[in-house]
Amino acid sequence: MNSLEKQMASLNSAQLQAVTLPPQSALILAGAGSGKTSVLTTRMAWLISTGQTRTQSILAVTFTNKAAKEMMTRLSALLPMNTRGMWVGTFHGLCNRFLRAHHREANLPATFQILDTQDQLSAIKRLLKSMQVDTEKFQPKQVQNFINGSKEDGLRPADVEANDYFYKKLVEIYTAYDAQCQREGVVDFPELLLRAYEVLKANEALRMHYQTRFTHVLVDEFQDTNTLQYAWLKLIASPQTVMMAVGDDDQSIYAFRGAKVENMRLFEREFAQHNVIKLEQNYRSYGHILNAANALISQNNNRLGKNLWTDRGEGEPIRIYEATSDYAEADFVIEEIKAQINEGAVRRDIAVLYRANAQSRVIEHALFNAGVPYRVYGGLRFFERAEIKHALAYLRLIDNPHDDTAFMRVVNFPTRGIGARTIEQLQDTAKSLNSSLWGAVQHASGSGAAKLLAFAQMIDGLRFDTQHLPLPELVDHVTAHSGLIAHYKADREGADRLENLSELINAAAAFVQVEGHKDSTTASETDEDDTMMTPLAGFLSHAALEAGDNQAQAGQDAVQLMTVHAAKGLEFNTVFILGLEEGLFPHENSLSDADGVQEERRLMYVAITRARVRLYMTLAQQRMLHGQTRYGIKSRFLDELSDDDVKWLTPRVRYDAWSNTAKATEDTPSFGTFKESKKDTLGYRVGQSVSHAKFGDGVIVKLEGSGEDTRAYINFGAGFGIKCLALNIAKLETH
DNA sequence: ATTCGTTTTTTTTTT
DNA sequence: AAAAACGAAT
Repeated sequence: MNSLEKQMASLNSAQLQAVTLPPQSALILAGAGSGKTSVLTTRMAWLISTGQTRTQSILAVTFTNKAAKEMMTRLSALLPMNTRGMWVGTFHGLCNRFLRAHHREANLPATFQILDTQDQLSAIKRLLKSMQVDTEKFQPKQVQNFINGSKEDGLRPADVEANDYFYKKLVEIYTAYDAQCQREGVVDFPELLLRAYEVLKANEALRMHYQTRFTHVLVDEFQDTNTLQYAWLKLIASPQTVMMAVGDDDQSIYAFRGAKVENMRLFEREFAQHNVIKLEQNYRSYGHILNAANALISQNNNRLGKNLWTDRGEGEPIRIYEATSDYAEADFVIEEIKAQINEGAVRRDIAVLYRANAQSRVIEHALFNAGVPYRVYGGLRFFERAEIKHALAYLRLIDNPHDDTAFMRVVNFPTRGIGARTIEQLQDTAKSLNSSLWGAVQHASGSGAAKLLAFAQMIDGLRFDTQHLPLPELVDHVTAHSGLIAHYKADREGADRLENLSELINAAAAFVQVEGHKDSTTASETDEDDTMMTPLAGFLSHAALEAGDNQAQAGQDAVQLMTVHAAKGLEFNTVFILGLEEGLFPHENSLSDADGVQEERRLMYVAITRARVRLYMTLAQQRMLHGQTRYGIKSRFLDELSDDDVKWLTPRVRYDAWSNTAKATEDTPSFGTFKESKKDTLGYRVGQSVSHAKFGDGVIVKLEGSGEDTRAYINFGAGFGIKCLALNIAKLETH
């Protein structure tokens, strides 16, 4: 029995049905832990091994690079095959590949560069300045959201409805922004998709080519597709194409990026009429964990509906711990981790999840002090570090000197006497010539002209010197001769940055290895549309698209730290979910609308379902946030779990929203955190009715601290909920 | 032009 | 708390 046969024998009937589906489009509704990735990969292996299709005819789209890699690994384990010519990747990665191959049709330079979110924002700031737009009224971030949102809906400036002055102006900015990008030969994230879509739509020959080439299109995490991505999929699919969309509406957590869960219903109607398969058996988690997840998510409405079950037994209840502060929370987590490691747990099977990246610092600190190896995913990634972005900017200028964003980043870094004044003049010149900054250098006037020319010559020199160098040496040469190395050497706090720069050379070497390997296998295949990218251009788009996911201490067995978003698709034996406080999880920015809270709930659902065996949830009464101490109250999500599935490790304080008292039920031994004693609370008492200028009438449900430091939790009813106010500051009226 | 110190603003999640 | 923006001094 080969490995594919073995794999197929281990599937349950629903899974097997999905894998061996006849050539018709289908929607697979796959709950968390139901073996979704297995189904997808086994399906591909089965299609190939039964001779129903060739590797080149498969298009598989995932959402993260991690998932794409995982898919390839599993696939090659199932089936000894060459993965060349197979299109597996993220939407952005595939569209990049497509645009590189057809840059002429897309009206882009062969060396077009990709703007990441930061770059895009600075490009927008630059544009707003040159258009003399009031940035108070039109905030760069807001403009960015508008542009990206429009693109994600597939709308060009001409397609956006603008009825009032504000929107008309936004559309005007959008138009100018697109023109600026086009002139500079750069492309932002949503533009990758939109451009690819438009090329495909306008060019029938090309469309026919891809439609006949791809007989099978498989999409993972379909609930996270946005309007444009769905439209792109529809364009690449002919009526004969067999589409398989796999998704879970309960795990849709990317609405902020334009994702439309509705796409699942649309897909069902437009492709998979009655061809829907539900995968409802969960192989990952024990009963209590799954019950908790089910109970939580049942609070949402408009679900497609499914019933996830397991036959693994109850397992351990979810442990909930209320710490006095974020530091105490971290200490608790570290103690538990150490205990588990002592019991023989493997570090990489333990994950610490949090809502926002900023939360990682306290935990990192504690882990570091405890000497526990850990690895942080996300946060400030390798390719997002300032020194790396500087180095990349030099590399981008070598590839395409008209890239104004890169130009601006390094024209005066390290400082070479080109100040704000000179740049302003250069920008004016560029505007009047309708050229890039680079193009305007030749015509620069004023005192800084000579310095600008010297800078341009240096870039030209770098390009000339490195034209025949292999990529790693090229990177080495550029970091050394641009003055970056010298600059950080002179800085006594630049050691880390120097290290990162040499790490960049390693990354380039690693990139060449991987890509070079691909090239040598591709050579035999006559795949006419394979990409023609210079190694440098390839490396740069790699840097923009993958943001250095696995740069850090790879390979070492370490505790895993990441946001809940980053944890999607992963699973661990032990999971800690931190910061279960109102305002943090659910996050305050999403509390204003009901959809936002539902998305937060789905996020919590994703977090819970990551755990196989043991799950902890923690909260802190007091937390440093944005530079000041905040007093949080327990997350509503904790109330949505059944008491049968949880075990409080700390005394539990119940806030009954509509009564006047907070009841402390001591069903577990006290840890001494709730020492209640008679103390001075500025004359306030629990249960007292008060009134606040902004929040209206409320009732004190809990008092903390004493004297000047007395803080009160006050329930202001449905409108504002429970707030924590410092009584010596808050202006309250008593009645 | 650059540096250094002060003030203000901004804080979610990501390809 | 940290970054960015601003302003004054060098």
